[in-house]
Amino acid sequence: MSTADAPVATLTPIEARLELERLASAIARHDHAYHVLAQPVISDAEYDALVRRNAAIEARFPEFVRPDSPSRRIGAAPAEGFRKVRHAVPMLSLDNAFTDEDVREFASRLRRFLGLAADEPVAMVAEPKIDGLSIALRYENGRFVQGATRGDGTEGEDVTANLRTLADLPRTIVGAPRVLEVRGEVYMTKADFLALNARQESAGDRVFANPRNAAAGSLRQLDPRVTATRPLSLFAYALGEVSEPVADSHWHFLDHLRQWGFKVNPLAKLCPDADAVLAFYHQIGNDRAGLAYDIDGVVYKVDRFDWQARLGTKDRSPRWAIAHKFPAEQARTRLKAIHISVGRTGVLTPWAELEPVNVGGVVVSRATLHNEDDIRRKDIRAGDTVVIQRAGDVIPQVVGPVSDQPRGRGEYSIRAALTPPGGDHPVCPACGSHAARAENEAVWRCTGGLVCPAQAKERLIHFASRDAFDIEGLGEKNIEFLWDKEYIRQPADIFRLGEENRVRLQKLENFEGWGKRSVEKLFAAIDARRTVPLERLIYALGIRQVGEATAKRLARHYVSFCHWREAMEAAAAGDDEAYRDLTSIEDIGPSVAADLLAFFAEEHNTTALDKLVAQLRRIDDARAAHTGGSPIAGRAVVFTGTLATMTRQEAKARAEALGAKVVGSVSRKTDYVVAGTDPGSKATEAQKLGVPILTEQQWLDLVKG
DNA sequence: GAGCCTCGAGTTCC
DNA sequence: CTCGAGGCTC
Repeated sequence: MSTADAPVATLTPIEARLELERLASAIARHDHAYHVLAQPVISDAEYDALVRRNAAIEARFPEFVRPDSPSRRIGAAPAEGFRKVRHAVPMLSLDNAFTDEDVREFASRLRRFLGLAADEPVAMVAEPKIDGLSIALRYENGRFVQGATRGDGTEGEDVTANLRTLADLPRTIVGAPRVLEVRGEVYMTKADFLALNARQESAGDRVFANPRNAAAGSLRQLDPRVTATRPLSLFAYALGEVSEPVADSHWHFLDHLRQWGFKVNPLAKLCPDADAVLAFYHQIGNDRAGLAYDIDGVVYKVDRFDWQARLGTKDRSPRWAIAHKFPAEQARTRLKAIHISVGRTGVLTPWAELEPVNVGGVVVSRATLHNEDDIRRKDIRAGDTVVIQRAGDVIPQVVGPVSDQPRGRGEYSIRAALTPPGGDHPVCPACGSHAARAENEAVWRCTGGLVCPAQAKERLIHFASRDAFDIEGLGEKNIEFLWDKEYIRQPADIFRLGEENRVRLQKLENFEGWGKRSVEKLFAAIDARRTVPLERLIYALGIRQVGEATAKRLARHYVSFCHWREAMEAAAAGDDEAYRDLTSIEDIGPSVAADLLAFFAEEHNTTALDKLVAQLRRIDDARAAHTGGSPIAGRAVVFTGTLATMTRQEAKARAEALGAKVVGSVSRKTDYVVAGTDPGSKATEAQKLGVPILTEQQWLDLVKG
């Protein structure tokens, strides 16, 4: 018995709801079969019929539209259309070098870290840096099973179906490890880009600003059939997760890639030393315009894999590679005026209003000027003709005025700009509070703090932002609106929005741009965040100098909200022990501690915090830093004497990678002292305190196990 | 006391 | 992404 063919007009509400449920799951199944498995089980026409019927029923029974409705998914922004994929091995970014000198420093850093002699060369592979999108391609048992974008490096988007449409992508490979993740760059050639744009234009579709945007836009199509019509190319150049070693050097690895059927950039070159990579760089720089594709520099990688492993990675980039960038593309334009904006912490940032100008395919109309010193150093004035470039090809910067054009009138003074006509001191442009530049700081600040509306608004934007409370639909624009209509003044108000709206005469849903649906969706999104992990709550408060990393450390140290809060209030009230406990946390020194305590010393803040907490359902305790499987995780280690198999710097990096904390001096809290030859006083001290002393070999055995 | 490394804050465009 | 500043090491 099925209602699937019944005219929509005859459906009862119960039937409608059941069928919407059935359609949602059927369409999701077909989507999976089509996009992920690439084995559709019904025809496109049949699929379209299901989608149309779903839409028709929703139109008649809007109250039954499901949160997972196919209509929402299809109309949704592409970012919501792809499944998230966690990278087994993070996709790191690269440090940049801009000058030959930077590259030589890189080479000597490598030698220092590896403990090589100053004249010992480090062979590197140099490859053009393609201006496209990084992707990760996963093969299991020789079959391509998943492709993902880089995303933030930890988590990307599943674009498997789209990648399958690329001619350069091998579907199967022979003789590869059971699990093999190849990394590469998806790009569009200059010729393909021009042809595509011509096609787009004659079809009345949007044209792309540059090949990179065209490649990105094409790969992020929700419909792989569209991607299939786009001329995308692929170069492979790196290794991700792998079930067994495949090579002993990068150069040999590139050979494997070719044998497996990947395109490898034919210009890649094995260079014996820094001089050779620099020669390569300048050669490529000269040939750049003649290449079929855009490049923005050259990448150098230490060739030997064993050295790469020893060098390891630091925060977000490997120590064994660097990107040598070409000079950024520049443009000149007129700087119309200098304005000043107010940040969340009261920082007053000057920014330039520009005559819109195309820089590397993107029209730029404003650029930050950072601070007073920067403006003075470059002598930038309103009315100047200036050179603009995009740093790292993203954020526009003002390089400086050009000399062959008439200069703007008078040197710029931020003090004068902040001082109102007839006034005698600088004030915040948003609230009129005193503005000042602290003795040893580069920025001017509004001293209005809690009374400055601009700061309050910025704090709310921060509160709701992705890394804080992550309230969907509550971005800058809506917060601005809700602030102006006096719906919200502090974080707690966000959670009272529903109640507030009920008592208002003019309801939110009656304002332009706020349908009933979008208001309900917003309230639901807010409600979903009444449970929050402690670290997010701490970060969301916007305490100066407390960003994501510090918030996480605080959460892990104090574990529960009550614990944390009591400790902060105690320390703010002068409790010495609480203060010492706080500053014992890594990276929290007197300065960060002072800002934390200043927050808790202010009654305004604690009251606002109380009100917020009253609105929340639960604050989840932090998980104590997971100690992993490593035997030295969480242990404090001291190295002393000369080590035979590694440099001190390397020993430290490796110990830290395994979760240990490497400290400089021996105390009762030290877990191990590792003594090389000629150990100094640290070993004696360890003996006195009864701290275990390991030889280098014992240490290596411990780490291995 | 200098230098390295990380973190925080502010920011542009689509 | 970049700059400035804090924390920590040598």
